[in-house]
Amino acid sequence: MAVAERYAVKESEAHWQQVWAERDCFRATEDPGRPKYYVLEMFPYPSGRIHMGHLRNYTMGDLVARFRRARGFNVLHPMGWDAFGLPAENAAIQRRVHPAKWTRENIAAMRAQLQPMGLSLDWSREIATCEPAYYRHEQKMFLDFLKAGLAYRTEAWVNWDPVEHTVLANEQVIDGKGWRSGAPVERRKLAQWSFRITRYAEDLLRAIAELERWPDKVRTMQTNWIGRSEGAHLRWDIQGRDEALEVFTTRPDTLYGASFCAISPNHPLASELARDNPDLAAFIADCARLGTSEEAIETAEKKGFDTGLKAVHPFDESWTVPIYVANFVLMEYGTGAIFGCPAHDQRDFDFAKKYRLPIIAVVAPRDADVEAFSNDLVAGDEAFVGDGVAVHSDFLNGLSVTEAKRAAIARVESLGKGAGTVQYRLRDWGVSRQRYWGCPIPVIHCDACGIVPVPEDQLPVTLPEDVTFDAPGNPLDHHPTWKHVDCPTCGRAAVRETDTFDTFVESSWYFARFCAPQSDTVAFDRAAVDYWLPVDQYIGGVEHAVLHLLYSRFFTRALRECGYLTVAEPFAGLFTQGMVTHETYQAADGSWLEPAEVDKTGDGAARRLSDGSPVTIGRVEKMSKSRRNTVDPETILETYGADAARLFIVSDNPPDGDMEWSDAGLEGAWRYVNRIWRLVATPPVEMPPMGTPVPVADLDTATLGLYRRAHKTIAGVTEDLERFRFNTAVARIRELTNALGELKPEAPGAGAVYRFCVETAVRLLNPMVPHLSESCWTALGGTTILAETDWPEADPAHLVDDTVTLAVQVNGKLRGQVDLPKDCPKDQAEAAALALENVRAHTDGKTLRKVVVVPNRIVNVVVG
RNA sequence: GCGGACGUGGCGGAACUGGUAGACGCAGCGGACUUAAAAUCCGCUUCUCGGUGAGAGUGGGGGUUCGAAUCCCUCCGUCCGCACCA
Repeated sequence: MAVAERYAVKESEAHWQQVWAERDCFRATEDPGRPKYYVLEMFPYPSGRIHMGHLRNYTMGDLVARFRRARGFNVLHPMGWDAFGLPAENAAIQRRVHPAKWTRENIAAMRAQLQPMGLSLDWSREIATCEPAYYRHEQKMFLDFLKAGLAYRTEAWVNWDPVEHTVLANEQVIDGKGWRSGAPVERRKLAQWSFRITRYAEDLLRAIAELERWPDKVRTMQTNWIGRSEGAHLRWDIQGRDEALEVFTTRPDTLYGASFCAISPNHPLASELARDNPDLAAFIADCARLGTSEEAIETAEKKGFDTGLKAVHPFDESWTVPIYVANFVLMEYGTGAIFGCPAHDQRDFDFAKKYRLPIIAVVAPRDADVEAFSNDLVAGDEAFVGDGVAVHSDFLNGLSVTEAKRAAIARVESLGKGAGTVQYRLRDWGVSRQRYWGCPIPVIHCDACGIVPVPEDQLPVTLPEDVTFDAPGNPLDHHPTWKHVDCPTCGRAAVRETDTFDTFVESSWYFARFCAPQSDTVAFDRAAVDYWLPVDQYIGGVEHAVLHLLYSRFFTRALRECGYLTVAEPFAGLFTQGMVTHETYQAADGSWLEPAEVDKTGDGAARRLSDGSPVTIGRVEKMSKSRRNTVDPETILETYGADAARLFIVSDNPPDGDMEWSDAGLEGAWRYVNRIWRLVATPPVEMPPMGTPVPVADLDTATLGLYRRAHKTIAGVTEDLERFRFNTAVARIRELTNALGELKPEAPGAGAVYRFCVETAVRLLNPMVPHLSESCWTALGGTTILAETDWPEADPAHLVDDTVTLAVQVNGKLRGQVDLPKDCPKDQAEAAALALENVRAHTDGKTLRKVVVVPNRIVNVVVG
């Protein structure tokens, strides 16, 4: 069969996609006899169109999946849709289309857009989280969490948008205002459903150490987010009252430096006192208005209000300090109350200066003269927060900070005034949202029975289809009938919970559902989840470093506690890919231009295509609608095909860094795709049939070198792909194909070596450019298809050369090189180096001090 | 402020446990082929210098070493995360 000289991309890509589909190459089945490998990319939100970030993410995942499959693993590589969320409701409001219809149409459109990428996905496992077949299981999980005490309802402070009548996530509050309504957000206390993630705080933290195949960056972020600190709860009696003030501190060693206590404006004691004290009430209202935005915190002055109450020091009943209400004390952390030690905490220091409170130094720097140490040392502008020795502290004197902490806690405990404790920054996960397009929370509120879980045989609680979005607030709340039900317990009229789950709940377990998505009756087939989990390689954006990735780790533990599965950690390996960026363009009037509107081909400055007016080329930034610097993947795929795009994506730069999308870079990949094809279609030397052994013994030095180079390439590329070094893997393959230009066609065995090199390149390129490599493989005479063919093996005998080139230095400067037999004796290398003319020129007339020989590497001649 | 990552040609980036800095690609320059263009192929491409060679060079300065992009100290800069967390 004649091989076309030009590579027909469209036909090739369509053909192979059809072949893979017909042969069902990528369907995964559990097979305990083979090592499994679960590759997963973070599933997309069905916004309607795929973007470059998707293209990059799925290209990497597909590369890994195809590579592992060829390496003999039983690979699971599924795809689905994170289908609940606010954009669907916005579309309903703006375009009067039902969220379900909008979402399902978007899924269909995006599935069609993904198809030309040639991804090796098992589509039989596709899931969409907005379907009752999916979320019914989530409702069952919630009921199990309720029973296990992992879900509960409580009053919580939330961001409330008074115009939209809904809770907003922190991310949706911009400059203290609702992102859509522009109305100032109120802090409100509302009854909210929460998941008890804090139950696992210690375990989530401890296990981070074992996530060896996670980026350090993400591990650090999760560690900080959980925010463990050791300290003590202390009880300060309040003079004239029965109750005590409970405070949390990490510095019990500084108790003898206490000069005040402070409570949060939201502290119950503050509220109580405010009832009879209009000034305090005004102060608290003032604090509430300040908000919690970054700038507000940055610029806010430390302010306090003296309640007039006195707290009694735990170690000394005759010692009292004033109790303030202070704007910098958070109700959400610790007990909402602190004791202030101004000498050793900067914030307390500033506060004490402002309100003229005593500043008592109780920790002396190690190099200070303890006897002479006085308040002078902290009388400047800064508190002393370093390590040191306790002073002016009675029984603690002379102890280090660590020892003093321990001793102070022991004393506090023996006095019954508190206890050592561990405090976390992590809070429980509030999952209630006052929205329609989410999973209904399956409980019923009954006046007589309280909160009644929906009986399991009545699941799923499905969303009503007939909803309207013309009134602000939650459509479920406005629905005429949906929420009105009889109480399952007493039978009297009751109402459904109208809150729905945060969409992060769905994404907290989808990876497990992929293991066995077929069942209606159970969430997971136990054997299937136990076989596939954990995910061996998870790939996605770093923006989920804390939220999704922490929620999923919690959820997996909770599911384990409820008997759903066996593992605790969902993702054994994590890779966070960088963003896709692009140059930005601005017209003379400052408006942003799309790349397609700009002509950069002419010499000199860029011009606008429409009228030739000058264009300013701006910074390279993340692709975004506001900068208009986006490139549509669909156009790219239509013009160049999937393989060129995939090749560009993996070869341009390391996958964890940001990549700059450029036409020139894509063109370069496109040229290489065609070049590979030409290597196959128009070889410069006649190739023997596939399978003909390479006559190694007959090869001359240069041809043997080329043959060995192919083996080295196999070894190098394999190693690179294992370690996510896609860019250097491609570079190695390019080096091999570049070296083919040096082949002498008349040399013995040239045809066989050429064939071997080309076959090797084609097989190694398969994970990156699957269609092209299949076409090449067939054209080369291959009768298998590469998607089902094993990865090439490097012959260890050909990975090392008989001779090596050593660099020769004189006093550390390169002066030449010598070719020597591998592992030759040091004196031979030394002699060869000293014999070099250029070495002589630099050593003549000087004293030879020594010669350093690093075998097979370098000879350094030291003269003086 | 706290925590983390990083700084290499015009650009993206290579460089194993310290051992020939700049692989591979993009852009650029020159040549071949062509009536011409595109495509392709070949060559050059860190800077400086009278150039078959030498000097400088991996953000700046210092140090360890026969030898440093790599290790140590210090300064500068960029990016990211958290941010009144007691």
